[in-house]
Amino acid sequence: MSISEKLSGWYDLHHRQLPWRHTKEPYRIWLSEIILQQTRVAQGQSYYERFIKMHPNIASLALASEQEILKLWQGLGYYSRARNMHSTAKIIYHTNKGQFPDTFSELKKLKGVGDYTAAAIASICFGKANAVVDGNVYRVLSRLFANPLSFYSSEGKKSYSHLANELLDVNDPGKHNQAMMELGALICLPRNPVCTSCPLQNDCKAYTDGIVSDLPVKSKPNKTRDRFFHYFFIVQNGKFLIGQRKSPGIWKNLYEFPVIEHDRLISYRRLQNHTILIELSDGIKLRQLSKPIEQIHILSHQRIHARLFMLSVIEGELKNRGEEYILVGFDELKDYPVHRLMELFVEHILSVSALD
DNA sequence: AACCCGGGGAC
DNA sequence: GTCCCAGGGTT
Repeated sequence: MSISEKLSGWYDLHHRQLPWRHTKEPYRIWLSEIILQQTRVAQGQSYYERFIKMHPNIASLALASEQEILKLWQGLGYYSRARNMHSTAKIIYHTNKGQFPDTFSELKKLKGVGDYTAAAIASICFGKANAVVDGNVYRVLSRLFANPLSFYSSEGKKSYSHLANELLDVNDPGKHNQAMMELGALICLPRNPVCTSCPLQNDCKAYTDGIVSDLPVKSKPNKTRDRFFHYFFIVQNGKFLIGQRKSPGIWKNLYEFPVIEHDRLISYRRLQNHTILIELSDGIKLRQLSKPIEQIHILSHQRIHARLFMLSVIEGELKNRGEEYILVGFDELKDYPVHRLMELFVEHILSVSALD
């Protein structure tokens, strides 16, 4: 029996039942692939189901606002996925009559669709012979062939793509691709792989050589950067200001309290001269309600030291500030996409005010 | 080639 | 704390 045949037999017996496994609709497969980029199935599944319920087809997605899509994405991270997907949906809907392209090279032209996702859609939806290489497949191939190359080099990418396509079952590439990934997700685990249950144990060079735990070679850990965000909860009669984060970078297009970034954490008094705070207090007088809320927010590439100042308006009236900031209450916040740190802030504020 | 982009769960 | 997840875009 060939490796591909063993894999297929194992997949038939052991694969998980997942919502996107009951369809070959390009829209649904595309959505699932975008959600699952750098995201575990356990984390993404409920998002997928909610998304499909809200937008069952590409027309529905194309006609929605970006704000609504970001709200659906809230908490998943890597928000450019949602922005790119929405942009792509509009293009497909308006210029291609809602029809997905059906080849790898045409799929790759779509925003947010790279080598992996293009191969996944082409093979699963259209039966095209394009092998996928994701983190799972990389790990399986690296061990199966005792390949020491890192996927994070151009040579490595070529090597693993070549190996994956050599192994591909061209009669059912969609199933083969999913079986490779499933093997990586259930058996060929990063740590403590379950080699005794592996259908490819006898074919695995790393297993034979006793070097399974040495492969695949790890990528260099990325340096984390410390950042210092000073937020302002400026409240009057239950309403407060939020603004959309426009700058490229983290949390683009999500909403948050007015913020000043500095190279270190500083006090409210030291922020008085800052342009943003001068503008915010134009025509009104502010006073600190209580001690600021401190929160360290850990991301994979940044450590954000956040300080939330609690400010009440003691003179004048709090109003919208042009396009920059809008005045909302907690009940209206459900319409605005916010990042996890904002959610934590809001939880904290509500828990404190509930004590009053 | 190197860096940027989130959040969470397993260990 | 470290690792890594059905990766892609930008520089």
